[in-house]
Amino acid sequence: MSTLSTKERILNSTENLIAEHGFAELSIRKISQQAHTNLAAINYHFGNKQQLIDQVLERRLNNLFDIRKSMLDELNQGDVNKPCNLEQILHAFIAPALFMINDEHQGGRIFMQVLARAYAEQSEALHDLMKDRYTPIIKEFAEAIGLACPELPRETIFWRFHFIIGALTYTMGHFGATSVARQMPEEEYFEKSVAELIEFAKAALSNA
Amino acid sequence: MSTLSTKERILNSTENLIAEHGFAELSIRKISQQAHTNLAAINYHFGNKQQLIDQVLERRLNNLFDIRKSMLDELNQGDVNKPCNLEQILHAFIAPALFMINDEHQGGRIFMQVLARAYAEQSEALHDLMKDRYTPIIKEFAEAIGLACPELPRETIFWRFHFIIGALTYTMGHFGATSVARQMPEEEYFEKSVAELIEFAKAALSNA
DNA sequence: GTCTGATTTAAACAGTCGTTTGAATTGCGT
DNA sequence: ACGCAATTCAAACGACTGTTTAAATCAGAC
Repeated sequence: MSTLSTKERILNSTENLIAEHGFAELSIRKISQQAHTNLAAINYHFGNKQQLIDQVLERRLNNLFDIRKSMLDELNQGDVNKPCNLEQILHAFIAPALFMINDEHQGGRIFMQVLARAYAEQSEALHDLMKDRYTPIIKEFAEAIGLACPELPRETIFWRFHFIIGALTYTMGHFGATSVARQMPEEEYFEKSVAELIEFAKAALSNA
Repeated sequence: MSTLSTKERILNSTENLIAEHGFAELSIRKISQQAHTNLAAINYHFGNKQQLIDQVLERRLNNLFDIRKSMLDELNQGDVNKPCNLEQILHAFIAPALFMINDEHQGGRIFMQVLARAYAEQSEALHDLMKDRYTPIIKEFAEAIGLACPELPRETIFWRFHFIIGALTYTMGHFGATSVARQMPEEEYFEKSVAELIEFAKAALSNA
């Protein structure tokens, strides 16, 4: 029925079910059913339910932060002390989330809802991933923003970047439920969102 | 054990359990246990589990938006067409969320985590409440901001206000988990957060 | 073809879930 | 003090939960 491996089908089904019905209604029986496999296959491949959820988060987050990191590296051009253009830095942080959302084939759109829910649930696995793998990258972005906005105190940078991440997470998790009137194709709407978000972040970082 | 009514104890326990362990682990058995009452009391007082959750959200959200609305009305002084100070408008929207958080007695602190989770779960009850009761108030705030920021297009106002709500929701749901270094009393930290959030929102609305 | 390890499967395990039932208990107006 | 309604309670319902077991099936190496 599908060219994907059982493991991949399980990961995809889990992602789908979390995005559609949330963590509260997630059961490994529904997962195995949607993945066209057996109950025990989940425990065989992932150990238990929690480790499966962890891997769902890890798979896409690793990809997202890898892209962010490489885009930032490209801006830095080897010299992390050279100030970059603020808009480009924000683009490197915000746009990859859009790309994920817009890539129907990879199912990234669904994942951003999963991510928003995992954030809200304050998932322990997500917290660990954040601490060990992603916080360093976020710090790099904060440093770059600091160089691009020399007039803002370091502490202010951190606060506002934190708020920007909040706005991004919230927005990405609520695509399709925004109250902003929308009479355009979905793809166009995604790009509009990111453009507005970048303008918003730029403005928020341009005043003392 | 307590001077509160059974109904109130159930509401409070539900709020606590959602905030602590999320919707996924929420069961009416744990609720009734923590509320020192019987299983069936929940169905007796609230019909079923979902209606109980709905009332948990409604109780505090009504209160929150009532305060926001009355603070905005006070600023308008009867004339909704007179431009107000932007900072005061933002304060009227953001600060009540802080007051709730900081009011230990009312348990509002816990509720903001519940709210963040309900947002992420895209709760149907919350969506209905939003549409019918709260969106009009949010629109009033957007109008007031529009008058205070005549140089910004109407559409831009809506986008940025939406992002600000995202930053607020995200931040309120993650108190205690922020990466910003914090070596101050909790109450002071709350006020600091709101001050930074207002400054952030002001900056975001001050550039075209 | 045969052996071997990886994978899939059905079945059962012990719990927990939300909800319902009907009896026991309480509080209150009279 | 009685009676009625509101409330609380223990018990049971059937359905669903995550996990484990051991047998069945598969694939690839020799």
